[in-house]
Amino acid sequence: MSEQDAAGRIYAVMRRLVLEADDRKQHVVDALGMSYIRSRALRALAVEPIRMTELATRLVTDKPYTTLVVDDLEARGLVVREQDPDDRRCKIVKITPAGREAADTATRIITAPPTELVALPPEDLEALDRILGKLQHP
Amino acid sequence: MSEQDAAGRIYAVMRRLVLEADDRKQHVVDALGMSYIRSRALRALAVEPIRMTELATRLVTDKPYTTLVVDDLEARGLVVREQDPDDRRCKIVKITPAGREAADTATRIITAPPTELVALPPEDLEALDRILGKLQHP
DNA sequence: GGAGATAGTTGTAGTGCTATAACTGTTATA
DNA sequence: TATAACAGTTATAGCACTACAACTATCTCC
Repeated sequence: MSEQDAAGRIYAVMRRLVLEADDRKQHVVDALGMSYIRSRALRALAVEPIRMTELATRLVTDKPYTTLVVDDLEARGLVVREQDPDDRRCKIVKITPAGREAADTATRIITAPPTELVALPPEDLEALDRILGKLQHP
Repeated sequence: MSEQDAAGRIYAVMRRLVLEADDRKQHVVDALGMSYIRSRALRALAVEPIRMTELATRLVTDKPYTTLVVDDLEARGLVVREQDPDDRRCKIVKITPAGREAADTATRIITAPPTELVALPPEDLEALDRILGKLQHP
């Protein structure tokens, strides 16, 4: 029984558990009534206010499209743009209370562990937690 | 230390390991020189020949778009359409040897466990294999 | 001070995919 | 037999997002 085989099986289970998350994406889209990248923008901004260029980087998209996304979120009252006092070229995008609420909803949907995982016995969960906790953070 | 917390942490690690798979999608797209759904179609057909309608169902897309995808794959010599002998309305789509090769490439890319997982000690891998093997297949 | 780089906006074009309609040929069922 | 349903194709429109160009205002650095 090779470790490569075991790792392959382990990874297959993980992929199943997470990729059923595809309908979590759709769930987020439905719950928030916006495209998924907009929810990702909200979640990024819920962490801290950032510049437009930094937001584009975090969303792995380009500046013009980021402008479009933020325009829409601002129109929905979920974010505000403010002038950066340190550099007059720059805008800081901040999340509003309503935006934070939406971001929290999205986060809850995305991060909820599958019921079959939660249903594992405590000693199994403890072992998984311990082992997976060893993995490197890249 | 609640089980819900442990499950949340466990799931977060899984999500990280799998969602870095987003660049696996891109890797597949680059390696095969086609859109991702085309690679998914090839992988479905590599299992067994199926009807167009069944293929659309498996791809979770609609019949007109499935026609477009299969048209392209057929033009590339990766699949062939044949008349279903049991029902003259139906076509069976079969993969060609070249298509099978492309599907195998995609599968290899997608299913390869992350190196940090493979690098875990054997007893940890065995434990993960055993525990995750208990999860229900939905 | 001036040249070059950067921030964010405005604009255009294209791709992948969803959604829908309509059609011809075929099958199933009342 | 007639009607309804189904298979697959052709066609159209729209959305989300990528990619790129160009612009004005501002900043950095030689």
